Amino acid sequence: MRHRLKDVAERAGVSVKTVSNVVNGYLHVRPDTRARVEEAIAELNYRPNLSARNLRKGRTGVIALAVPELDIPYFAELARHVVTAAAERGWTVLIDQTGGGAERERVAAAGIGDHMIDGLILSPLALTAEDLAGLDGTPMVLLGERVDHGPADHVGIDNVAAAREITAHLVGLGRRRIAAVGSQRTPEGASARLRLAGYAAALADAGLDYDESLVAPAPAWHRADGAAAVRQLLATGVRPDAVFCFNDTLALGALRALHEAGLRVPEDVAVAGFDDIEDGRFSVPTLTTIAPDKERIGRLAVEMLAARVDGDRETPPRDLTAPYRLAPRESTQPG
Amino acid sequence: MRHRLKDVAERAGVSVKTVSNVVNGYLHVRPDTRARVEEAIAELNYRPNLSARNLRKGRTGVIALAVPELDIPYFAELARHVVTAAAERGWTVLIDQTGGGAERERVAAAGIGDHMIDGLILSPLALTAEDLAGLDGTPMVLLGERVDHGPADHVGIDNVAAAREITAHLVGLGRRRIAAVGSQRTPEGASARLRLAGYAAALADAGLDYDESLVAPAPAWHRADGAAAVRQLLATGVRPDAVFCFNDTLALGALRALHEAGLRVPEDVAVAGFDDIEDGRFSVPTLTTIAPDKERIGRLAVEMLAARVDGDRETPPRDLTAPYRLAPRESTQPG
DNA sequence: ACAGGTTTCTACAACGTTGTAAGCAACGTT
DNA sequence: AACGTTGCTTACAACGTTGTAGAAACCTGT
Repeated sequence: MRHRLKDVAERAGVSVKTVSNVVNGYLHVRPDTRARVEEAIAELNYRPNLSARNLRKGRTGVIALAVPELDIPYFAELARHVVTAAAERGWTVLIDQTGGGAERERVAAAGIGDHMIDGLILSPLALTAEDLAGLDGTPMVLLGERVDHGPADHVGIDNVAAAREITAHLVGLGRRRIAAVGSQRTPEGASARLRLAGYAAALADAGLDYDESLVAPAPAWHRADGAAAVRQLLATGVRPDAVFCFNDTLALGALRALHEAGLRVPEDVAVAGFDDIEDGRFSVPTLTTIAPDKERIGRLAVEMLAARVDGDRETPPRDLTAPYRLAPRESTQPG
Repeated sequence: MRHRLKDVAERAGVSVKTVSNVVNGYLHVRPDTRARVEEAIAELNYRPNLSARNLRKGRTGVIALAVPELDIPYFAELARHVVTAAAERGWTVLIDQTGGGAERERVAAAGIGDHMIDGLILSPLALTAEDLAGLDGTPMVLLGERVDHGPADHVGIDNVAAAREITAHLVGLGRRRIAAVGSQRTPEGASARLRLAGYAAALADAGLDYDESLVAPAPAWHRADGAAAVRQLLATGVRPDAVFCFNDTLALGALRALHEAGLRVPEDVAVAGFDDIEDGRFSVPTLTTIAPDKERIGRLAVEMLAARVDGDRETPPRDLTAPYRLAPRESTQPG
């Protein structure tokens, strides 16, 4: 029992277009006509058919957010902020999981073309500038690492500076054998490269040697990878007095592995992460980390996208940097 | 530069409908015609306009999943499974955050009527049967606690049995002063009531008294609430030898508070949770919990919804129960 | 060569909405 | 009284797709 404009129109004794005008808040409708129409709408419980409206208007009011994995807390928290910011504009957010693979990311970026979506906020791991080049000019904002010279807007934080700052924090506590966990050599590892660069810079600042054996790779950045990387480090006889993990889930895994090895955090080994996920504020010990302003990132992304959707195809791609702050907690400073 | 069926048709020298037939995999198309059309599609990079298709077909290929909060790990993990199961059917999932409020939940359930969505999977906290009654028969599946005698399909687990089993596990370890954390008196607290009932039943089974002072309420089920509840318990002089938290995030908060109080887990206090979120497998100590089969829950929900979307409005509402298992870990058994 | 079927393709009319252009009042101005 | 203005309303034609019905071409077996 679904009703159309036509049904409302018949009931109110006006034309279809007049009902449409009422629904869309058109000004020049006589008050009594408007009242009659609104009454009919209420009686029939009329709701517009969005597919038809979209077809006519060429807009859907839906944007997509494509992230590698939803159950990585960082992305879940980010998604929350994007959804909130989008809701303020009356937009609905369609969430897409790419799994971080280039193929699924391409699909997400291409899906943009099927008119279901007004724009896309994409957090790419594997996508390259070439992949993006082929897209017709549908609005897109990239999050995280910048795809070099990509044709799209971008929001991120200064990974090198942040990694340098948190490593310096460890140095400042007197730590000298600082391990880095999470390096990646794959093309997907853009964040890893930047954070490693910041780590190396901080060591250089402090006059410490960069020791290859202290750098542990991690294929992915889950808790299990962090735990495995630290176990591996310890098994090779390395005895770090601090560990900088390239994200918080790695760090939580590292805490676990250190605990299993009987090492105390932070007394024997200080641990630092990156992302400031909620888990790190309640872990034992709580986790020192870099806290990017996720709320700001989400909001900026939505705003830039909105500008493009509203017709601005002229301005060259913008590259915004969101603030972050160092959050020192128990894992580096005895409580 | 977006193309339509008509453009492809002109380029391939066939009718619009033939192109449509090729796009939709209609069988009776001559191989050479098909080839010409496909070539034209590729050359123009044609992609169908979903709004138009939806308008014509009355289907959108989109279902909504409405959960209280995305950054509660349980819901994020569940969302992942729903998205995966839906993708296998070629469906896209639109994720909605209700915040657990009745109002937003009503909006999510009503939004179903605007034709943007073929069906809804809703995880309600506050919604009542009356709220649902008013909906025109658009397919809906409810997750979590059953809205009593609701008019919709439902998937959940046997909360009472699971709570009873994990409490019995604590009893079996010789614990006698077992606290319960997470009780709620609000109408939203359906899960809380069931889990409390299971807890009480297990105590009765073991001949233990139900002691009101060992039951700690928690307004929400976040880490902070779990920590606060345990601090409160301890502050009133209660000294439990075990704590059953009604979900894992509460339990992780409880671990934190016990740690701050200098109590060892599990030696001094055993801790059990509910949900089996990933965090609990890497916390220190790892968390004993009830592990609902989330993958199954997501899949069943999608399947039931699919049956309704495919036209089955006859079968009375079904109520499926997904399996769970007890996962004993370090927080109750010294590793 | 022909009836009867099957395959392949096409023209047309929807789906429900909104933009456009235009009609019809009622009004104030000359 | 004739004229433009303004306010309100309407008919019609799109938007891009697919279902229906049917035409044209192609087979088969007699």
